[in-house]
Amino acid sequence: MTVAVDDDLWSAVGDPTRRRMLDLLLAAGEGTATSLSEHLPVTRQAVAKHLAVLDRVGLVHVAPSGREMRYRIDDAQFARAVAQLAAVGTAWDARLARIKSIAEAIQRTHDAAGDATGETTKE
Amino acid sequence: MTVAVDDDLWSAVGDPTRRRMLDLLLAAGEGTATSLSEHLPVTRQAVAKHLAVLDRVGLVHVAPSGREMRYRIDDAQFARAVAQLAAVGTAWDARLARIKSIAEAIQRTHDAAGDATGETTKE
DNA sequence: CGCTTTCTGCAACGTTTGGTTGCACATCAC
DNA sequence: GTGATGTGCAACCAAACGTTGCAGAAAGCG
Repeated sequence: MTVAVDDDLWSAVGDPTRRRMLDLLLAAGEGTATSLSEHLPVTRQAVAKHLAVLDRVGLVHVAPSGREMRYRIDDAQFARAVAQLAAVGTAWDARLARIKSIAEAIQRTHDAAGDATGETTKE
Repeated sequence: MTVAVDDDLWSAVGDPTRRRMLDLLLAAGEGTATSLSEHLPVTRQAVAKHLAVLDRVGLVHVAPSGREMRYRIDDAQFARAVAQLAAVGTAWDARLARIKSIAEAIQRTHDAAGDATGETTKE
């Protein structure tokens, strides 16, 4: 069974910069494009675009305050994203454990038989 | 503390197509670019490129068999990737819970809260 | 054997995405 | 008012994902 994952949520969280931004927002409670960019290796504009992406998938929401645009995490949607990470992780983990046990069973079966483990041919 | 994540591993898993490919490989045990592409909405070439990416980060390893190139999951590296997903999920979850409890504490503090200065008003 | 099929790899190309710079406009401080 | 700061928009660049087209190698069959 494939875990029903929201691809938009995933790709939003998949980007390293956006992940760091979420980290910062979680730590600081809120932030603007300018304030976040000071802690990131990218320009304010890049951060602004990422914030737009995060806003589009609902992971953050924005509140204008004077000339500033304050962004903060949307708890509910963020919790959903975390849940999806956990779901995929769990599913894969289970499947991996299953494969492992099967492999062991096979190995037990023909014991010292001719195993065809081609070593990873590094190029 | 920020969870030390391997960006290469993450972005490898971040792509929806690659995620589906890993699913397929887990289910079938092994596969070729051609066989995988039959279960995916992309061409064989695209799959081949993705396999190259997965191979580069060590999530799969390849074994030539005649004219075929058989790919299978690298259990150890895959387990590491799953662990990273879980780690980030856990860290975020914890931080989210903390924020929530703080928010509740604040709300308990000024209770009927007639505060208007720069506070983000929750609706 | 030779011919066809099938599977692979490489190259060229288009589109989307993450990133940059530059500029115009709005707001706060003086 | 003027100047500093914060924002948004547009043009542009590079890398990534995806495509088509083609050439070569191994298997199958007359």
